[in-house]
Amino acid sequence: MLDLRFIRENTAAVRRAISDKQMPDALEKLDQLLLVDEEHRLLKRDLEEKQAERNANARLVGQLKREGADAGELMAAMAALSDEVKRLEDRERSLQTQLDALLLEVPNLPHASVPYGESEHDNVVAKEWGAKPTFAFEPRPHWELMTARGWVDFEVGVKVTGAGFPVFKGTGSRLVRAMRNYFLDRLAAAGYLEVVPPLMVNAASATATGQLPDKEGQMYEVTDGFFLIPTSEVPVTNVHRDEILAVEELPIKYTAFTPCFRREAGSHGKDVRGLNRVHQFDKVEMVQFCAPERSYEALEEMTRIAEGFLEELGLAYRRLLMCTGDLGFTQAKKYDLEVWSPGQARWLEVSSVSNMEAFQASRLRTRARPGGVTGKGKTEPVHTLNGSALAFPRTIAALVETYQDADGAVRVPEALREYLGVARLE
RNA sequence: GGAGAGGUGUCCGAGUGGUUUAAGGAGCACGCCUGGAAAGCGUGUGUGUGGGGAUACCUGCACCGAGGGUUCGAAUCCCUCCCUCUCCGCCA
Repeated sequence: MLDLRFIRENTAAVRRAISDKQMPDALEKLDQLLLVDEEHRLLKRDLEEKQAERNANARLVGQLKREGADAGELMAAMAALSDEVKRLEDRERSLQTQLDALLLEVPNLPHASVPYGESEHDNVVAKEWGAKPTFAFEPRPHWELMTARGWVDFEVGVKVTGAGFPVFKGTGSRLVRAMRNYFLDRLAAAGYLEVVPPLMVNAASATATGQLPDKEGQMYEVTDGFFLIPTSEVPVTNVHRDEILAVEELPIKYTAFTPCFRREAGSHGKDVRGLNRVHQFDKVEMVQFCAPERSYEALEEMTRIAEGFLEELGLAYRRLLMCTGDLGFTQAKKYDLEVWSPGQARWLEVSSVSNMEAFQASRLRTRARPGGVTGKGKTEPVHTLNGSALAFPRTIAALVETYQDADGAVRVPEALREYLGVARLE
């Protein structure tokens, strides 16, 4: 979240950012926040004054009693003050609760380099790589290719769970496993520490990374107050919640392979055909905690890593710089990578790399200082970033469509051969 | 799931209603000492938020797992929840 004092002192900039992000509801929250903040600050001064008086007198009572003197009169006089303190404390608590809730509703500011735009149509194509493949035959979409060979079974997924839960089988399943090892090996070599996080998180974690409040509808909520993770960003970023990191250890880089669960309510049509949009999918994620002055360097680095995978796999892609209107609530800057799907003649988003700056770190109460928790000096903010490298189903879709032969077999790009052990998926 | 014990600062650890502004120790930092170091001695050492002087200064308030309550006053008493440990049960 944004720092309350920052909001107070830069209200115009915050207002502007909210409207650039096309989040009108947040404007109302901001106005409420400023009102509550004003009342809260006034009340708190009054309260603290009375608390100080109460504390002093309570101490005096103790002293009188120790000396054997009669404290009855003072204690009686204290009752009224004490009631007043209690009343003010109740009010203060209520205002603090409101403040906390409202603060969670104010979105992050876009970075200065983010272009203005009202919607996804205004995103900027920052680069394109690779030639879209051409075919001597009509390329088929992945759902035809993969179901024909039994690599994925949508119908059995419907039976077992419901729509959007495809079942990978045989060669399809091995492809998933190969990609998992391929991505993780490369990321480990790039200095990312591999972790296997929980697939369910509590509300505190979901709040810290920004899924709550308001976006609970996008997650599956299970019993005991847990949520299935929509991305491993949530559990992995929360690893350092409530911690003071050592500046010397930054940047801290993690990678994780996990399934991701998304309700995707309201999606329909060609968007959800085949593997385009499913409720459960695998993804390898990168997460980074770094010094503020390095975070935009890190954003480029992480984006390059994700692009490197697509280049190694020989898949045509483009990088989009997201405009203000398509930035998420927590994000200051974001790149999306879209891979070309020849069988569908459209772009598919396979990666999203974002810099949250200090926004998540503030919700996480993660900060840094030389020497870490036992170190000296003031704590400093850290920046958090995350990015997919890559989302599996769409990458698989683009891969089989790109490398399909007329007979429906699929050539295996060089990078994956050592992991699959074959040059062609028959 | 049942029974019991327990959660105190970076760590260990005292503390069952009032000189605790959280004892003491360890660690860490700085200083003294030393040829240099160790030992020794001294000083300092949390987070958050507000006020004042506004670099390293002073000061209010809150925080002893979390949240409520009792009281003039709560780490200490009561309630709810979370977590850890031991034993039992169940179990991949």
